[in-house]
Amino acid sequence: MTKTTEQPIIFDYTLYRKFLKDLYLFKKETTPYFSYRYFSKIAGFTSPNYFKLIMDGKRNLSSDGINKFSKALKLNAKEKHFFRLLVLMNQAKTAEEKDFFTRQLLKSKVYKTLKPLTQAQYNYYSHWYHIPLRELVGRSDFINDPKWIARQFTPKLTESQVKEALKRLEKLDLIKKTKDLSYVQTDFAISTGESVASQGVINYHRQMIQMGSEALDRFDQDERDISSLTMGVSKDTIKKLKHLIRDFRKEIIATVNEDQKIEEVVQLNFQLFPLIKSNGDENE
DNA sequence: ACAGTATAAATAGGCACACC
DNA sequence: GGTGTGCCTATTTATACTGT
Repeated sequence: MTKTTEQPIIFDYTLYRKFLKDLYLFKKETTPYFSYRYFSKIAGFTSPNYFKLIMDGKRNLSSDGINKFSKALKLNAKEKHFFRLLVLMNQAKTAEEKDFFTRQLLKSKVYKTLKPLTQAQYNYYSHWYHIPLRELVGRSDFINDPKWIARQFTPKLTESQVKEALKRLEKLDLIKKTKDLSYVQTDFAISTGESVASQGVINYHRQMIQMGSEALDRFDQDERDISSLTMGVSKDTIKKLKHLIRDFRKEIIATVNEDQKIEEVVQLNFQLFPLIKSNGDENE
């Protein structure tokens, strides 16, 4: 019989609980005496199901817990360091914290050498101008001149930002060079499944919301359309609103796809968030 | 009897607040 | 300003239950 599962490698993961789950399945298959109880014993936990609690996300790993796990899983120094960052990143409470540890992870040699694409994806989303730049490339009057490109954006970009961004887009196969040394869009769609890259998505949204706020000053009323609603709603209605937004977004995309020529690149943000949460705890 | 799961109980740590 | 208290949450330990 050949083994159906391979030894999971920590560097392949962005979610440490997923890593533990796969590792458990692997151990279970290859090591007959391995069990939750056995693991707790060698790791120094007295609770027999501790591994599972962590694995299922019922508990978080403490700093001490990370050490115990590392030792019991026989991680080497590099793996241990990576594992620690992964745990801290996954368990981070605030967005800033999460972003901090994501950066730390991307700094590690593993990502520099083994996974340069993940880093490029993170950077792609982390700077707001990559996505509109790709749209600009699709415009009929696009000129491959960093100076010209930099001028098209509001706020203006620097030439070096443009050069960097073009390189990044090319690396990610989102645009490609043409014979006459210009660029065209590709059909390639970036996947945002990985949490390292999706941390970049959060950065992107934050920047775009920020840009929306700045647009109030930057553009005249006839160039923009900004409105907002404040409403009291039930949980059920929130679900309905989300559906409505999704349908609306689909309609927008369909309309835009019918467009024959691109003259401007604009941003449309959708935001729905609570102002006052339901009374789970009682405040006056 | 043992592995896995669920739950209760005990403990530790963090935070706001008041008091000195 | 510093310190102590109570409360809340998270972590850890202990125990009970289920199924093979």
